[in-house]
Amino acid sequence: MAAATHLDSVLGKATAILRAFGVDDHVLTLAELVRRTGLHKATTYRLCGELVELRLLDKTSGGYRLSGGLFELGMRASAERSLLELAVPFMQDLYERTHETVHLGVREGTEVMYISKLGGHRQASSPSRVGGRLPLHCTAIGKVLLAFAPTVVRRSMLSGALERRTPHTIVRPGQLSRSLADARRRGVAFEREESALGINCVAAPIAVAGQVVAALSLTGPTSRFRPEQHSP
Amino acid sequence: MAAATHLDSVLGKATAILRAFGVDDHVLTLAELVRRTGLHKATTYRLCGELVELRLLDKTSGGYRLSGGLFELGMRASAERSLLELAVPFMQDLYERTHETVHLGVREGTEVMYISKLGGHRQASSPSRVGGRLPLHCTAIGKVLLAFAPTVVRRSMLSGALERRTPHTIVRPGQLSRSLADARRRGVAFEREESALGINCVAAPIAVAGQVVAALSLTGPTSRFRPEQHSP
DNA sequence: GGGATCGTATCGCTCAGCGATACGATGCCG
DNA sequence: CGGCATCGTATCGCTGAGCGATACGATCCC
Repeated sequence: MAAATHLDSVLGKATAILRAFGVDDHVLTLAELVRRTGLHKATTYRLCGELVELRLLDKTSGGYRLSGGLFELGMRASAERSLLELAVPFMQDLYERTHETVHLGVREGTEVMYISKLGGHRQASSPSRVGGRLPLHCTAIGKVLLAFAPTVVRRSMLSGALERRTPHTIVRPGQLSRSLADARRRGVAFEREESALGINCVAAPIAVAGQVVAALSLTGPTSRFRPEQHSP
Repeated sequence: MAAATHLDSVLGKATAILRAFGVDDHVLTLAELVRRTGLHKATTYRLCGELVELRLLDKTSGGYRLSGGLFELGMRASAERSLLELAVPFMQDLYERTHETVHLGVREGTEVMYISKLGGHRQASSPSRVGGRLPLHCTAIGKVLLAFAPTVVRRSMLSGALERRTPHTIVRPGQLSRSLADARRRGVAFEREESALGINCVAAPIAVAGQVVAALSLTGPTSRFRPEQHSP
């Protein structure tokens, strides 16, 4: 989450506390929140107390956790909500046909943010998390979003350093550029162990009113998943 | 959302603004936010500006909407996240077998809060919304949660006025009490047009470590859905 | 036993936040 | 057309909400 760090206001400090919780965290102690935010202990303690009263945090015996009140607010974000309403039936269809993990994601700057993930009991161990992010260039869903993003976004990404996550990650701008051009031409993008070892993906864009607003992907383990068999 | 209204602090005011957005709202104007919160116009304007900077609100041409930053935070609420991880594969199974709408919900006081909803292209028109709430007594999922809730919760609900939502809503405490006892004995509860006309539901509890923590339900239109056919 | 760390609480200080106010733009109605 | 209502944006003097330095008891470890 790339929002500016405002530690000079109440709202900024409170937001820093809420954002100190990562996608895999459960409970954080007051001391850990202090370490992660850099706020003073007494300030953190006071704000946490108020956030608990406001049902944005829960206080448990082991520390604090993000509360259901925040889940409710998050589910009211209309852009994400509308996308889910539109996409979940299709995601369900896709899952039913393949029994592999289906993702819905949107572009946020230079990252894909996952809106939904439908896998079954035998999910491939993908690093994705609903509400989490991954760099655009190393996932199929990210690449298809990047392929159909405005030129300035692509140019910016291609001119910066591309993070390597596995030995297979595309980090050479020329190679990525060709891959994106291919994705644009075919309307589909692939990933072969570029974000994590052991998984392949195929992804396609979702357009609304002629604009690509999101993408769907299918992810499976390399042992049994052939992404080319799933493209149109 | 039954959190206390603290309008005497920055956090309280900002939370009031965020909570002014209902489950079906898209964009709200500054003036509408002022009306819904009762805050002063200049205060609302200032706080909205700051919430936008912090990516908790988005500013669009028509007004403000809850942002993706809030969606991300909401998805990090660990209790809800853990429940989703556990339940979504089973929800998918159920959807695949029935092609009717599947819900996951938890009890929040005297209401069910919906955590997830999986439906297809021909969903029955249920009033449920992810992140939304309905009274416990008039939905199958709510009744099963109430049936397995602590006695004090049941007693409290049965001693108050039960809201009527349709001509079929159970509003007589004696009738509801019998229905709940039945649900406890059978481990399943039904709804027949009690929350909305035209839909039937069947629901069952989800227990973790011997405690009922959530419930799953199946919802379909009265025209084609026989809830008894779907119970264990 | 001493030190480190934790969570909880207090209090004097001060500036962040407030709301009263102002202004230009827009829309509506007589 | 003019007056009024409403809207969104901005300013500024005032003050109390928020801050952080500090204190304390509890727990753990060496």
